[in-house]
Amino acid sequence: MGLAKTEIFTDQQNKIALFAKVFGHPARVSILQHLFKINACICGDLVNEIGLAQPTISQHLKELKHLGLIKGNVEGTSVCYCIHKENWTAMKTVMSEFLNQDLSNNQECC
Amino acid sequence: MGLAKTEIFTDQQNKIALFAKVFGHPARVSILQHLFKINACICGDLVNEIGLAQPTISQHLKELKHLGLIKGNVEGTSVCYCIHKENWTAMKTVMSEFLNQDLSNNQECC
DNA sequence: AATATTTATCGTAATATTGCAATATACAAA
DNA sequence: TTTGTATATTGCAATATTACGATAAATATT
Repeated sequence: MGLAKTEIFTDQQNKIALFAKVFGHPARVSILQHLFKINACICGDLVNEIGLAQPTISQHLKELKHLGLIKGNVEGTSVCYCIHKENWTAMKTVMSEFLNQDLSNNQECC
Repeated sequence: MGLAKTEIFTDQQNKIALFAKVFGHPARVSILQHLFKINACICGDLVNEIGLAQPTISQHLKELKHLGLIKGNVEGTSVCYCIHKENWTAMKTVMSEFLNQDLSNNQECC
């Protein structure tokens, strides 16, 4: 079906999956790493930096923006993007809770 | 195209994306949380616990196993699954490095 | 051996994702 | 106002993902 049955999962599980999904493409990982490194970035720079066409980058930026992980600011004809610090930190809390589940009680039976 | 251009990204970026992708579905998040909680789990229990059909769960388990995040052990007619501790820890290192990028120098210009 | 139980695989339908050419939009400069 | 520059949107083709019925495979039980 290609359609996840989100209604049978908790809000937390769906939230984790949504964040993870957006990190599930190397272009978006690359964009975010670049924004961290350069601090702020004009969209066009990303197109040059990453080897994908302009509409493709624009689409990936839209997804990152939609989840609130980045912000965009129009500067003349270009748009400056940067990490949304507050939302990034909130996302980290959710993901860390999932990734750092306690392994100490785990017997690794198999 | 539906096909990610992995060749233009670094191994690290592709690795992050692959891990994230597998967490990008709430069923797999749910399965992993259950394995952490119960420590080890018979496949059939997961089918009962999560509201998805047996072939669907089996498929999700296969993906998790393929990435090395879980192990499976045949016990008679059933199969016991559990977290692969070592690989989980290694995955955490990769993901943490990405998630915990330094925000302190970030001006949040936009 | 026949039957039951459990999990994996196959096949397939429905939907989602990725990438880009073409085009639209928005603003700046001449 | 026209031209140029930068980004967004649209439309579409190719591929991937999700879900599950049907069935196979593997082992236990009788």
